[in-house]
Amino acid sequence: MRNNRADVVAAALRVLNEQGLENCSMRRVAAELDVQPSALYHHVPNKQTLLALMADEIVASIDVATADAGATPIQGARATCRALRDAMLAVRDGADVVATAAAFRLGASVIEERLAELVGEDGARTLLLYTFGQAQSTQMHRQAAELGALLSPGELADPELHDLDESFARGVDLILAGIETVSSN
Amino acid sequence: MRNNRADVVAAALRVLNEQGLENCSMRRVAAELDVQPSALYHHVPNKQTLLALMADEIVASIDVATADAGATPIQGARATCRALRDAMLAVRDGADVVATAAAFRLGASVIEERLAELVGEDGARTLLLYTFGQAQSTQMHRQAAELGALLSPGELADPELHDLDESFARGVDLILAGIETVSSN
DNA sequence: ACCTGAACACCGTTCAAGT
DNA sequence: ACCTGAACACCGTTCAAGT
Repeated sequence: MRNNRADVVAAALRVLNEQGLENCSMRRVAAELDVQPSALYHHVPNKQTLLALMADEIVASIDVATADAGATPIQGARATCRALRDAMLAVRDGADVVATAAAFRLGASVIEERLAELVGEDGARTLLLYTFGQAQSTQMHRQAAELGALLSPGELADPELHDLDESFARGVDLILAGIETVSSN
Repeated sequence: MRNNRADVVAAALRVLNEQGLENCSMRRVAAELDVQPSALYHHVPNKQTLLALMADEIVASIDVATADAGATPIQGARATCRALRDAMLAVRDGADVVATAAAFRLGASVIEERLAELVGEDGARTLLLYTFGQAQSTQMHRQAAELGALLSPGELADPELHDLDESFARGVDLILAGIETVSSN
């Protein structure tokens, strides 16, 4: 019944997904494992590190081969951004978790390197920062919509929500168009 | 000696600037005003609202005429993004505060409307989300650099720090190039 | 190595009561 | 209208002690 680091990260992701980031406390993660809060510090030095490990886990679900999809580098970059966004949106408050942890070591992630190979460093950073921000914004709107649905259950779903996916696609295409223009000088 | 809402927001911004977002608690803001924590709730319904008011204050420092600077809409948009970033970077953790509050009501801010007039809705959103993310990333690197400077005072300043300003300029130009390309179809 | 139990120094928020 | 005082239900983290 004794736990290791992977157990702690997995439990933390469960709590995150069920209760959201603001309720994802060390104490609740400990409770999820039926353990005292202090026991967590045997596996992880602090909460910040635990969040970074959770972010790694969320991003790790992305297939590395995604970047090679499509004939052109531009198509590969587009697919990578979409996969990154999907991975973050797949878990509650995932965008916040990944963005905070990733911004910390921007320039050091595998996915940024992959993107940089396709569209250059500037393009990669621009795409990444936009993707993080757009995903955070999407998730915020979704949870606001859920709250609204709870308050007035008769209402139809916010039509803007479908738009956010398309808005993301257009934003990425805008940046990719800029990358093509600038690199063909 | 009695306070009003503006006093509370001003005190909160002082605490933010001196102690950072993670130490900007309702209790410390109250202490800054020599008042009990519960007194704040006479001026503000909760912390989230206070943070939104702080964000408004930070953004309000931007001159609205900035958007009209330069001959072309593209130049106006570039100037607006730079002004927004400068405003956020001017106060400690300002980017986090503004980004969180602004993402909440993206589509409702004056500055987004202004940008939308210049480069269209998609362009405005893309520029804004990128600007938020880049500013957050810049501020994160800066405080990491400060921490590093504290730990090893002999070191020179991180050379990457100067690059962040130029990296931002290149990112914005990339997006603007994309906007020009797409809109001239 | 992994965990318990107890403690320390904090949080945001509510509410009756004062002036 | 604005504030105090006290309370409630929480936090992250440390540390001696157990097995």
